[in-house]
Amino acid sequence: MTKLATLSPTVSRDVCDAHYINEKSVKAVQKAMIDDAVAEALAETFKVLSDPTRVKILFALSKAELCVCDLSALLGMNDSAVSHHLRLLRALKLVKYRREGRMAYYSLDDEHIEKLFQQGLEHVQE
Amino acid sequence: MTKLATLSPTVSRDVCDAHYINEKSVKAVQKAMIDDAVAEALAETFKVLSDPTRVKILFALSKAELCVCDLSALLGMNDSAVSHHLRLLRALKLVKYRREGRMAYYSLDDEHIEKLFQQGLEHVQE
DNA sequence: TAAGTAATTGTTGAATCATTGAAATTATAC
DNA sequence: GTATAATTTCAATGATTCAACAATTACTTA
Repeated sequence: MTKLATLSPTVSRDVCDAHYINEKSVKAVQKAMIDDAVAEALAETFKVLSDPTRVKILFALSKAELCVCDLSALLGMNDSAVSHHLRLLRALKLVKYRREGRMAYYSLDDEHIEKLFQQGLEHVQE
Repeated sequence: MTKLATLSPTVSRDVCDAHYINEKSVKAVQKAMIDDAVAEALAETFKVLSDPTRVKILFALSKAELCVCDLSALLGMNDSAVSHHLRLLRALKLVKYRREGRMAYYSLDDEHIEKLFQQGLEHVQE
């Protein structure tokens, strides 16, 4: 396959010299292509979902609102570990929490997340 | 938080000694909890989705059926690299392909995948 | 059958990272 | 003030990951 330049704008023409076959489709997709920032953000989100412990946390929260110590008991890990995972999930807006006294009650951020999760679950289970 | 045993069934009682608060919810969730194999499979699937290049590949394939060299041109990488990514996507049944002569035309495995991907995209863009 | 092209695969190396637990810290309740 | 829930800092460990190069397969056509 032809080498493709990625270094400078002055050689970007090389990209067009590439041996691609379906010129029309490629051009069309190229025009619609998501930008790097979005691709990275999406990848980040999926990365947070790519750990079995966090998967279980999300599953649990899809069933009930739970506090950190509930999750600790459920998963058989200490609070610290669970809290670390929750921080990641929070950062990507996959879960939200509400404080009640010294307890933090976690739940899925919205039904959007629930759907995303459910969609993935259906995929692996079919 | 109380230490939770994970080693042997004979000490599994410790789990029940844990300081969890919402006994009913925890018990209910525990009963419905997905098994480790499913959690791991789901995590695996999300892991494959957690790379910007593969995100772009999926986006491209959601717009058009493309062969490897099309994708190479589109992404500015060589065939080998693209093929490696496609292998992962194939392994998790996220994409499928059809051979035509020496070319391999790739597309999303089903609309299921499209939805999953779209769902994620909406999440990061909102 | 030989040459050329599309695609896949094996391997490697460097870099990065990710999960976890212990201990320290914050914040709340009593 | 003390105990508890949760978070954070820090460290260690081990594992992973991506891209690049080379070799190979499979198909087409000259």
